[in-house]
This record gives sequence, C-alpha cells and structure tokens, in this order.
Amino acid sequence: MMEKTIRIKDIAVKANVSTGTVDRVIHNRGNVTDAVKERVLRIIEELDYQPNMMARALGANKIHTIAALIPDPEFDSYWLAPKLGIEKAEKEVLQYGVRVQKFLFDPYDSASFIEKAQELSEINPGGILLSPIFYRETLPFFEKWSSLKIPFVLFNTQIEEFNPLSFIGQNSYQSGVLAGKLIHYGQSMPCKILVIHFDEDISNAAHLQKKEEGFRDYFQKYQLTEGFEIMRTELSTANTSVYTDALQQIIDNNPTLTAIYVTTSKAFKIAEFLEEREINNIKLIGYDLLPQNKPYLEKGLISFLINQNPEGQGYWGISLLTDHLVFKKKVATVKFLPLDVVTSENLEYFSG
Amino acid sequence: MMEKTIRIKDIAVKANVSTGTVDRVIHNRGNVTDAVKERVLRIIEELDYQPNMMARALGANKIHTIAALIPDPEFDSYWLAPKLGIEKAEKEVLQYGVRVQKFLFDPYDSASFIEKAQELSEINPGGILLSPIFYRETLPFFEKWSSLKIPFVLFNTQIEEFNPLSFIGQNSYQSGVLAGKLIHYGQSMPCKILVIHFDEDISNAAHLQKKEEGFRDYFQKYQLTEGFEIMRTELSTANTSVYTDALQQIIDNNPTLTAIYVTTSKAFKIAEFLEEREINNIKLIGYDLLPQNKPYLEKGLISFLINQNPEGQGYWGISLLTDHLVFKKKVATVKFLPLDVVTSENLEYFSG
DNA sequence: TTATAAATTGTGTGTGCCCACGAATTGGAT
DNA sequence: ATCCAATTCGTGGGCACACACAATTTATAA
Repeated sequence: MMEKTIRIKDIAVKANVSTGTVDRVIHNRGNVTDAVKERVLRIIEELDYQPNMMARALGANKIHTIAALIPDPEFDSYWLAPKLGIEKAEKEVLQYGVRVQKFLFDPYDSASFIEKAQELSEINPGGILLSPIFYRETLPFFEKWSSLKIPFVLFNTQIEEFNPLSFIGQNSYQSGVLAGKLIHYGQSMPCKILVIHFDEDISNAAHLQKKEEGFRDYFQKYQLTEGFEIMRTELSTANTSVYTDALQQIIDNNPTLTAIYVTTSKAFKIAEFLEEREINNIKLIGYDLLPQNKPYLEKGLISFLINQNPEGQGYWGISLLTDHLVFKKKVATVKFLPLDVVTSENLEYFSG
Repeated sequence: MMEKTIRIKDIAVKANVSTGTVDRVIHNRGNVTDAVKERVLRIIEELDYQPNMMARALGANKIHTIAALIPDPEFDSYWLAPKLGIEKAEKEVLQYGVRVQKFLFDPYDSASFIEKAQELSEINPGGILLSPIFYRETLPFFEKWSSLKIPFVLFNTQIEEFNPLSFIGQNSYQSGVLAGKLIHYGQSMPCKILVIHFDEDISNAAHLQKKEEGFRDYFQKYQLTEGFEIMRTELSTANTSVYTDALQQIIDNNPTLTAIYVTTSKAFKIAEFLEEREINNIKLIGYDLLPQNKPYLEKGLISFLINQNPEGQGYWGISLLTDHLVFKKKVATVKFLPLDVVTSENLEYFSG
C-alpha cells in the first residue's frame, strides 16, 4: 500500500555513494569507476527506479528550442491545421521550458524550402519538426542534422532514410485500401471509378502513389476488377477551366462513372464541379476536414472524408519532441495516426 | 524572446508581501486581509501568472487516491477495455502521487453495485470514476458524494443530475444517427432493417434508447421511411436457443431484411448466427472492438463497428481526475469522444 | 617519498511551489 | 496604557532532481 517512491538519494545510500555519482551514471556523464557504475546500475534495476519527471524538468531548468519547418498556410490552407496543432502544443510545453520557432515556406517553391531550412539550421535548435514534402531537397539537410545530432521528427510525409527520431502520420497505402472499401461498400457493380491526384508533383510525392496502390489493391484482393474499372488522372487547380474541361470530358466519355476518389484534400473542388452541373449520381471520397470540404460533407456531396488529422500531427510532433528533449523518454519511431472515417454524422467530433 | 517566467516570488515582491501570503490567496486558504488579497489578485492578473505545474505537484507531495467503480469484466468482457485504460493511466499518474483503487461489481446485479459503492465510500477517496449503469441505484450515492464534496466523473453512461465533475463518453443519440447513415449508404431501397438491443434492461438504460432514437431520426430526416422499414427487438444472450429461434423467425417472416443494427457490443452473437446459417445478404453494424467482434469484422460479416473507445474512456477518466486533483486545472464538464467508424481496413489503428 | 596532475567522488545551491509553524500586527476589553 | 486573544503575515524546510564546483582519492612522474 504505502510503497514510498524511491529517489536518487535512496539509490545513493544503498550503493554507498553520493547522489552526485548516481546522477552521473544515470546521465552517462562519465567520470565514474566501472565498478561503481555497475553497482549503481544494478541497484537502479533492482529497485526499479523511476525518475520523477516533475523534479527532473524542474531541476533541469533549461530552455529547449524546437524549430518547426512547415508550409505556409497562405499558399495552401491544408497547412493551417498542422500549424494550429503546433501552436496548441506550444502553449502546453511552454511551462516545460520549450520554445517553438516556426519557419514557413512556400509549398510550391522548393527554393523557399531550402532557404528556410538553411535559416533554421543557423539557430541550432534542440529539435526539428518538419514535413519533408520535397524529397530530393530534404535529404542533404537530414545528413547535416544527423551529423549535428539534432533530432528531427517527420510528419505528414514519411522518409525512412537517415532514420528520423520519429514519423507521425498515416499509413498512406492503408488509407487507400480503406477508400477502396468505402467506395465498394456504397456501389453496385458494374461501374467505373476515377482516382484524382490534385496539384502535386506525383514523382516527388510518394504518398499519393501509395494511396492509389492501396486503393487498387483492395479491388484486386477481392477480385472485383471485373465489375469495377479504375481510371486515374492528375489535375491542377491552377487553371479552373482547364481541369473542369478535363473532368467534363471524362464524365461524358464514361457514363457509368459513379465514384471518385481524390487522393488529396482538394475534394471540394470536385464537389463544387458536381454541384454546379447538378450531377448527383457520383459518390465522392477524399481527405481532410478543410473548411472548404465541410459544407460539401454536410450536404452529402462528399460521402466520406478520411481524416489525416493534420492538427493532431502537428500537436503530437511537438509533444513527442518535448518528451524526448525534456523528459528524455524513449519515443516510438513511428506513430501512425488512426484512419478516421468522417461523414456528415460524426463530423463535429473531429473538427475541434 | 527571453520572457522570464514569473514566479510566486515575483508577485510577492511586486505586492509587498511574502510568498506565503501569495500562496494563501492563490489557494483561497483565507487569513488574508481583503485589501491585500485584492492587490495580489490584481497583480496576478496583470502579470498573467501561470503556476508551474511541475513545481506545484512536486511541492504538494500529497497522495491522492482515486476510486474506480466499474463492472467486473469477468461478467461482461466489454468492461475489460475500460479497466485496461484505467490501468494504463494508473501507471502514468503514479509519479504524481495518485493511487487508483478499483472496485468491481457484477453488472447484472444491482445489489453488488450498491455493496461496492458502499465499500468505496468508506475509504473516502479524493475522487471517483464510475460507470453508473444502474440509474436508480446510483442517485443516492451521488447525493452522498456531493455532500462530502468528493468529485466524481462518469463515463460510458451519462447522468446529468447532481452535476458530476465531468462526463466522458459518446453522444449516444448521434451514434445512432451515424449508424443510420452507414446502413443507408450501403443499402438500396426498399428493405427492412432490424434494431437489436442485447442483454440490457432497456428501461434502466437510457443510452440504448437514445441510440435507437437517433437511428430512426436519420431515416426520418431524409424522408426515407417509405423505403426503409425499421423493426426492433430485445434479446438476451442468456439462452442461446431462445434468441436464435427468435432471430430465425424474424428472418423467415421478413425476406427483405438486409441490415441489422446492434446497439450494444454484442454484434458478434449475430455474426455467429449468420455465419452458421450461411446468410450473407444481411449487413451488420454494431459497437466496439471486442476480441469476439474482431474476427467477424475482418471477415466482413460485420460491416462496421462504431468504436466507443472504452479503453480511452477509462484512461481519460483517470487523467481528468488527476488534472483536477493534482494540477487543479479546470476540466471540461463533458468530454465527448469521437464516433470512430471502424471497419476491416482501419481496424488495426483502433485496437491498441 | 613527494609533488603534481588526473580521475573520481561529494557537497551545496538552485528550480518553483507547498505548508507547518512561528512572528508580528490588530482589536477589544480592562 | 496594558494585556490577551484573534487575526494576519513571514520564514524555513521539504519535494526530487540537475549541475557547478569543491574535496578527495588515485595514478604518474620526479
């Protein structure tokens, strides 16, 4: 019942050393005889010592700075959510002596990314949170940060090289599989399905390819390829008339097209299109609760959105780095956020 | 940049009092002249003082005990999850000086509930987490705890009287609405739908009624009642042959029955039934990722499960009470957990 | 064996807050 | 004015840990 917590001092007494020495072995500060070190280590094990995080954080009294390198929401409103998540976490970790500094770049301009990444490196942060949407351009920085021993956490987009401290995001492939299921569940054969990639340089955006792969594999797995024909296209929102014309043409040529899967958060563009033309026999599935998507979800023009929880990604990123830096906890190398299925009827519980 | 954190001491200096006095006004310990109290309060406001939680918890050095009053999973495995959640939180809050004591009662025996609630009251805990599945029997205890000023948190089942510190759980009504959508999305008219309440005393279990209400309202709202006929039944798992016979009869009498909505976590019982009889034209929707449900979800016999996140409910309950007791944070009076739609393809992200 | 340097260990102070106890102030009655 | 009690306020030790610095021990060279 009254199991008193064991302190660093208890270990010291039991090992016949001072608390300073125990502290040294706990933090691997060296300058401890091997014999003593081992003895202390054994006793720590024996007593199952659990450091008191509160006292640790209090005593350390250090200021850690975390740099967040993310796209500027001004260019693509998708990135507003991660930014909000980061800012939410920022407030919480303030009292642990963590300061967050944000570096916003233009997601359509790799030079801007490089510039900001450079800037960031110069303040020599204790940790970095970033969304590496430019694969090629990111790698050199990984190398640099690795050699500087600055831990970095990835979110949104996974890159396994130069093992980051952690990745936070979704399993893109599996989200594609889920999209397949959702479309299949609501369709009757035979029909055609269109996969749309919006506004991305596909060759440099592996996660979109993974989504499509997972999507196709779903139909493959259940041998549905006879009844469901899957088409694909890449569109750019830059010029409205260009992509609407393209869409119209596809629809005209494929009267049995009854479902569209948008692999990005831009489903609202399609919903707009369908609404204008009063097309209501096509079901639509996309990603993320952007403010632009919500009204269409509510109206039923978008059947489901798979929530990538971008706000959560930002939030967890900062939390995770804080755990690592302040509390020295060991953190999971991958944190896959759940694949939330959002529809009009449960929308409100995901948009706060 | 270098905004130094303001401490209790800073306030003291600025108010020309000692830290002890500041402490007194912060904690309302009294014995402070009104003039001084006001002065200190004003300065706290002015400086936007944020107490350092770490130091607070450290200094308090108090042991808080939380009592958890939940059904024994031995009688109904649904309750294993909340118990695990509680135990998970228990480990985390141990270092904040919080001890959790569990009181398990038989969910099919209200006398057992009363007995355990009595037992619990005797240890005079600092906070209580409970699932008040027996409405009538719970009320007197609420009264008692209220007068003893012991904060209690409800989960799973909401009871608004005697305002609890907080409620954690789902919006039952809305989960019914969601179930309606999921079934509607996968069905074509006309057809019959069966709502099954399992193993509960309906009159004493308001949340099941709310679920059905929401479910029916979905079809009402979209004027679908012509095409979809909704039936209902209450079954008990106590005697297998009784409920299987009943089911069989319903199915025989309603050849257009193509969907079943189970309002409890016992969907697997129906799945078993359907599998045995090789009925595969009936879609099934239920609740919760019980180990018994999972295989049927994977096989597709259950289309969707709405996850009530019972583990999370237990976890959050303890966390919330800890925030209240240890950190003296003000906590939300209602924490609605999201209505997670779980299917075979995203199952793994919800079952850990 | 000393003197000296290097490696190892111990001590003390600081972190921000809580709280018990004791000191100072106030008020009222004499 | 004096005394006592009640009220109000200040002080100091403690919480568990980090870390700089001092003290001690050990190794090395003269």
